[in-house]
Amino acid sequence: MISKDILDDRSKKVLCSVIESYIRNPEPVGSRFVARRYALGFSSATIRNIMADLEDIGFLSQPHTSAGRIPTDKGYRFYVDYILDVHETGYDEELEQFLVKLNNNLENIRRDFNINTMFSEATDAISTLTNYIGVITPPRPQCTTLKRLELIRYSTNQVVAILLTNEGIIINKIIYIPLSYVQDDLDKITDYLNNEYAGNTLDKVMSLLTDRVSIEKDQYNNLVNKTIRIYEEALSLATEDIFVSGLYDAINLPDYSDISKIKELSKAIKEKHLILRLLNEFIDIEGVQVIIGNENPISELQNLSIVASTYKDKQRNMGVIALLGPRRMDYSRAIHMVDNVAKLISRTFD
Amino acid sequence: MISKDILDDRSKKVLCSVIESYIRNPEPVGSRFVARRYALGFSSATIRNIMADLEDIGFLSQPHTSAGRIPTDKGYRFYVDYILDVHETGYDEELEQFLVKLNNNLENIRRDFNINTMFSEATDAISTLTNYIGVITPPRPQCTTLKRLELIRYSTNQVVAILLTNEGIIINKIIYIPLSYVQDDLDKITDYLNNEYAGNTLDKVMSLLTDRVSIEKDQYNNLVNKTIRIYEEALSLATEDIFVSGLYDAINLPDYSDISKIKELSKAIKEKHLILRLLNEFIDIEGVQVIIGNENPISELQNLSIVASTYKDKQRNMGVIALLGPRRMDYSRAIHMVDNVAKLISRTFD
DNA sequence: ATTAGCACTCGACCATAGAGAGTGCTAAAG
DNA sequence: CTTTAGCACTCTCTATGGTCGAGTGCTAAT
Repeated sequence: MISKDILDDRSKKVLCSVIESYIRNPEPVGSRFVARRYALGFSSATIRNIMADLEDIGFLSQPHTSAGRIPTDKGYRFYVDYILDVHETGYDEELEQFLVKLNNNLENIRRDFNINTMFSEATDAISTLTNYIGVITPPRPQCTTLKRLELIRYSTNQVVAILLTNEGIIINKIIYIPLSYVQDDLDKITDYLNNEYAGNTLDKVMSLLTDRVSIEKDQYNNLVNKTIRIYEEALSLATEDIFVSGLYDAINLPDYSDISKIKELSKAIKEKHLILRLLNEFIDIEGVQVIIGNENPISELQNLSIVASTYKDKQRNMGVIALLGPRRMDYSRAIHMVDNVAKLISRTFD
Repeated sequence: MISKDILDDRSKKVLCSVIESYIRNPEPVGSRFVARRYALGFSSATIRNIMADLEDIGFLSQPHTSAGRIPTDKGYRFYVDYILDVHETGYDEELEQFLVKLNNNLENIRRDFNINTMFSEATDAISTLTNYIGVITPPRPQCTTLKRLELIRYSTNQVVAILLTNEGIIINKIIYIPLSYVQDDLDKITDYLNNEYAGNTLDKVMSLLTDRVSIEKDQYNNLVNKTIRIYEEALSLATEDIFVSGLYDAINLPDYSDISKIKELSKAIKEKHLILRLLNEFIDIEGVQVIIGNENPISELQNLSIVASTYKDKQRNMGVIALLGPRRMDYSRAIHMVDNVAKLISRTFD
């Protein structure tokens, strides 16, 4: 966090002007342009001096001697801290309309209780509107409660496991069982396990099951043990996918007008585990978080900026929603977007 | 189909040389280059004359006066018919290795009987290797037999429907029921319906159900009718998704070195229903089919060439597997690939 | 402290020239 | 009659150089 007093008022204004101009239009910004366009009340020469100072302390840089200035990561950082601080809340007509529409949409989907569809709908929507990459992580196992697990016989050695949670997660998987069995036995065991564990978080169920297996080893027959293993296998599936969308939209940004940039971006977002790891760091932090370019601890993602927030049910933070974009991101807009969509999603969990 | 006798032997050789050179390297091909590189036994002047003839009958074209020639769609068509005819079977080490690997892979997946994973694995594999877009259509309802449909109570007004087919399709969906019910009733009805219909094709079940509803209208209670509706809803889901992958890979091709081309491509393959409609035309045709650029009846896809074949179980053609790429496609390689992968997939259905 | 003025720098743009690749045509050779 | 060597011609591509304009830093005046 850069102290906000490092700059006097004039410098702040100039810095913000440069950044906002550059965000609108990715061209180096000159002193003359700032003086005219933003009418700050000083001449271009004065602004020139201020800009030279801003370059000295590392907030701006020059692509070449006779070009204007562009923001550095440090400059963006100051700007973001500043707008997060003053809660700059410019009313955005388009954003409001979008939120109303998205809200209706999510509620309809929620009626059918399909959480996956809801998440992919939400990432699609935010990435279409912003041209940035939308990401949502699924509710973590601590926040997901078991409703029921059904096992349906598929063949002599195969069973279909279907996991239902109270949050609307439904997962199915065919699992191989190396012993033959009849459906009635399965039913008895699952009934028992369901009665025992329903209502607990997946996390809890998982640890209860491992305890049980280690204590009661060999006490039950093979099928029981195997069923518990199936339970565990199904539970572990519940929170593994991450919803990412918007690569197609990103090519609309001038920042990605070049094929090599697209390749880099597509490579970065293919690494879903990296993104998941990063976003999980945010899960216990309140409010919107911003990471700018090189601030990112994960080097593969250092050409991206990330704006993230959490969604929650009544008690606790469940998962993370984020926008990934170029450093030259419209942070103000992205922050509003993420903040509001996180709230919409949270609402569906009440 | 262009008569293969329209060209004398020399012309064929020249045409094939030009096309193969252009496929390898997307630069207009000159007469001198053909004479040297392909050592056909005539001088560049002779080849120049032949190429002029080939241009006259529309097999080659010139980007501008002093450039070499590039193939037209008609030229590609002749070439493709030619290699399909002579069964040009150049042994391709890389392809063979790939097929062995893919085969093991698919068999492992098949052990878990997860047909969706198998299809997406297969499209991923072929698009990674070729840099073209891999597509597979799911087995059509005429070729898919009902194993079982389970209905699990989710809440007072919601039920989770799980459809299993003998081919390994598993589909789940939450469905809203506008009346309250108890699980026991559901179980009775589904048991009855499953006994009645299991083993029939989805197609057949669908029509039996509609007959039944229209004949016995009002004869049963509300829940039965509603259950039948749920059955129908679940059945209709079984064959709607199409597996497409490889947009990421396509940007490695020089044909898509330009952003606008990428946009066009990604727009084209977003229209999955168009692709599905097109591929469904192939389903009753034996052998590998090729469509080149403007031959495509669907105008949105006229910048693509398509190589397609069918996969089948013992009795009949089930679905289609295809590669979509630029007109400048390596047809020989694509044909081998599609042909062989279709056979691999067919094998998993025996 | 601010600003007007000015010399300077550097990329963007444009026109021009020359090299190179490839053609079509003609005339000679087989 | 077919093939080929030779040649003039066409067109793209690249390099070059010159101009323009935007923007800077510095200095001197306000």
